Amino acid sequence: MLELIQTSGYAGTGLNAVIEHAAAPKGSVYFHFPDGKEGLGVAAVELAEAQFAALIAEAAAQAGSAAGAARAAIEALATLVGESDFRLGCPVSVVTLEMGAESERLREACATAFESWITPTAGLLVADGLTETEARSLATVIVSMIEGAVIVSRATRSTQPLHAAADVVVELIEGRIAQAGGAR
Amino acid sequence: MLELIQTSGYAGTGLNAVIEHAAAPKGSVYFHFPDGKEGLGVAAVELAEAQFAALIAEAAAQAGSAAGAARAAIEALATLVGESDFRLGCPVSVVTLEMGAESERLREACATAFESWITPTAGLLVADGLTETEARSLATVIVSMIEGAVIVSRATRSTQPLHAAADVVVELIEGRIAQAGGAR
DNA sequence: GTCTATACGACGATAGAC
DNA sequence: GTCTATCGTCGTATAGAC
Repeated sequence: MLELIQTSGYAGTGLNAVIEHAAAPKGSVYFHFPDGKEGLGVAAVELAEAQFAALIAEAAAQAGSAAGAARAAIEALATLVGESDFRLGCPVSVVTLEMGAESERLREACATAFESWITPTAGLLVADGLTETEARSLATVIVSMIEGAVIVSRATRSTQPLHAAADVVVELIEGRIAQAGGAR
Repeated sequence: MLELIQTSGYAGTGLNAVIEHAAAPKGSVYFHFPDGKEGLGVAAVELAEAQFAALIAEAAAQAGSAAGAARAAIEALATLVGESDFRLGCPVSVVTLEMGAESERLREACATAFESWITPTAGLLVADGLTETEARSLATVIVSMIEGAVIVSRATRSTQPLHAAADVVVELIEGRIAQAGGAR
């Protein structure tokens, strides 16, 4: 379902299409997800949350610095979006926009997903010398920027917005770290 | 339709609901929009494009500087999102995510909308001393950031992401202008 | 131009056999 | 646990009266 949400949205993805795409047992959906589509949607959001959190953790482990990790993660995302011919994006954004006003459960799942990307990002920034509040605010902005850049990239069918975002994120992080260092 | 898209998404908004919400003549939809829902969707995106372009122009006229205009526009957006109890957002984002991979017409309409927000923003930045390419890239990032911040704000039910974005946008603009001035 | 009525399909969800 | 069959609802779109 995670894959279909990215191309067709939540409302536009029928359970029918999901079971076909997954080549899954048809009748078992309501056994594993007694709440039906909403439960499945929550699970999809949680899966996306875990996948992107893993990408962040991987980038952080390889890069060392927060700026390097951010660039690596965004470039990986740009490759993903471009190689899918701009058909893939962030499923959490879609669900937030479509269902945030209608299903409290789905909205909460999306909020949790964003938090679970913001928190480790802020952690990297703290490790590089920023205060907790500075780091959290900047991490929120970074996640917002990435989400927005994915959307604009998909609309314009160009990875330029994502690359521009990567540059700005690196610049922002390094600028803040320099400030924090200078104030020591 | 513009209003319903923001709360229920494109696929989740039935033509039935549209005509009821608009208290419009039921049978006349297919007279004014022979292409049906897709044509109506394009019109809705174009309306959103014009509305937000007007908000940018208004902020630019009142503020004078690019940084001031950006802050004013983002704060206005934050008020809008908050006062709607986080039910309203950017309809262009939703349509991009839901239909970008399925309808070329709608995707193009969304791309045009983003362009028509990026271009005047870049114009303000050029007026403040940036080069065309610098300005265009930064304007793209600013629009991306705003789109993303709206989404994260809605998910977390807090205007903090939007306010943080406003701060960073102002900082970015002023930093770039200082650089451009210093290089003179 | 605008209305009512309706065709036709897809949707989410359930029942009951196995 | 998984399958098939099916219910009721709502979706988009059209036809034809006025």
